[in-house]
Amino acid sequence: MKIKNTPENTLERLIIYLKVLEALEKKNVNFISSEDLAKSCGVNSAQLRKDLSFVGSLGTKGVGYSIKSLKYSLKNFLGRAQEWNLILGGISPLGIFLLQDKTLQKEGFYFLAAFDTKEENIGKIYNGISVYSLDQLSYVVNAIKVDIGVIATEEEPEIFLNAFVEQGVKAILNLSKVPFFVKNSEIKIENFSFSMALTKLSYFLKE
Amino acid sequence: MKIKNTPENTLERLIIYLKVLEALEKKNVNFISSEDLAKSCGVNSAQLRKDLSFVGSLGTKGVGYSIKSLKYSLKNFLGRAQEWNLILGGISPLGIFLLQDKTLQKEGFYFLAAFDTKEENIGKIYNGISVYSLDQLSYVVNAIKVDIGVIATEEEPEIFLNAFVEQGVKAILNLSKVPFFVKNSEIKIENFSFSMALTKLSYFLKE
DNA sequence: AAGTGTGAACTTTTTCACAGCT
DNA sequence: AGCTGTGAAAAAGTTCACACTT
Repeated sequence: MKIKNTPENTLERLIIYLKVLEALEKKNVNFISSEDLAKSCGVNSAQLRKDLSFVGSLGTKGVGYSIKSLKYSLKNFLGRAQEWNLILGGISPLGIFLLQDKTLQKEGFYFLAAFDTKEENIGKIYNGISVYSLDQLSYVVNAIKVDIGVIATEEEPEIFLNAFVEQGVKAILNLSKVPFFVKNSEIKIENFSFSMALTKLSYFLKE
Repeated sequence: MKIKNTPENTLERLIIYLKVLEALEKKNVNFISSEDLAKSCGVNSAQLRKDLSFVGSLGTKGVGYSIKSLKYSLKNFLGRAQEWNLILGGISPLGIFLLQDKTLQKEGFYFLAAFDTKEENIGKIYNGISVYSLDQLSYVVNAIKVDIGVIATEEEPEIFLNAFVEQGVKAILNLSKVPFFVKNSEIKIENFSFSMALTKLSYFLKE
């Protein structure tokens, strides 16, 4: 199986399943049926089983799923069995928050360097992570394997986008207000802002 | 027209269109074709026109769209022509960041109160916003119109979820690691975490 | 008996293509 | 001539329902 590649919606749900499984594991649940897990994930059981079929044959007929092993398979499938190196673009309050956040490290996402365009920020250190001038990006990218670039500034975010893309960063989390898109399918951009998330809610409330 | 209600994917794209229009407006662009706007939004022009048709007939045949008036229509449709009152659950670094963020206010999202369960945080004030004990939630909800509850704590986020739902908060932005779902279709929950966003990228990179 | 995995049926979403307005 | 708005066609995603395994 696994001929077709995973649709975006399925991918998003797989991530939800993983998160919910991690929470269940902490409550010492060992086995679960697609019916019960689906309920906790806001989907129906057929959807959940179909989604999981993109990952493999992970359950036991008549029994259900081992939480430990399903979690393991999902982490593997989602690229979360390994660690990833991140760089930050933009010393904003949000950027500083991310550098100091320990929970991302626990999940295998490590900020190794930060970049800014403002002279006064260069050389600062947050949680052991140094802030470099954007000019120094190419040196850093050559010295360490950079997997993901996180853009956390409202002022000229496209400067960081362009620099990251130019230096071969393949995955970008854009947290600025304005979403970006590139034609190059070698590059993946995730756009998120609190404003966009809240707008989904304001639409719902307006009804 | 406007018989069917807007699909989730369309809604998400409409929000993107709005954000991109706001950026274009700043660059003093006045008119744009569906082709050009679509390009900036990472979709094709048929998709864009179909999406906009859920909002209304907003363009001029042979000409394109007025950015000012399209933006106006979208803001209206998305519930962003009005202001919304927010409360925060959880005095975490992320929570404090949100209370202090001025850009949300500029977009019409106002935090009016924050709640925490830890004694030492009660009574603190961030950016003019007071932190109350969660016990006081019902008083606050009775005194002011609360539109959106934002949960920003990793420790027992469900305590805030339950309290918010019980007090009739209809829209919730859950920023904790574990996504929540409720059966009640009167209530809308948006789940977001940096970990989930980064996992989408790790999946892409793993390929 | 219970619950997975999956083709087939159904539903929704996307893309095409063009009539119709400016 | 140019570009929107939209039915109709095509594609994709979801749900059903049941054969099959434990």
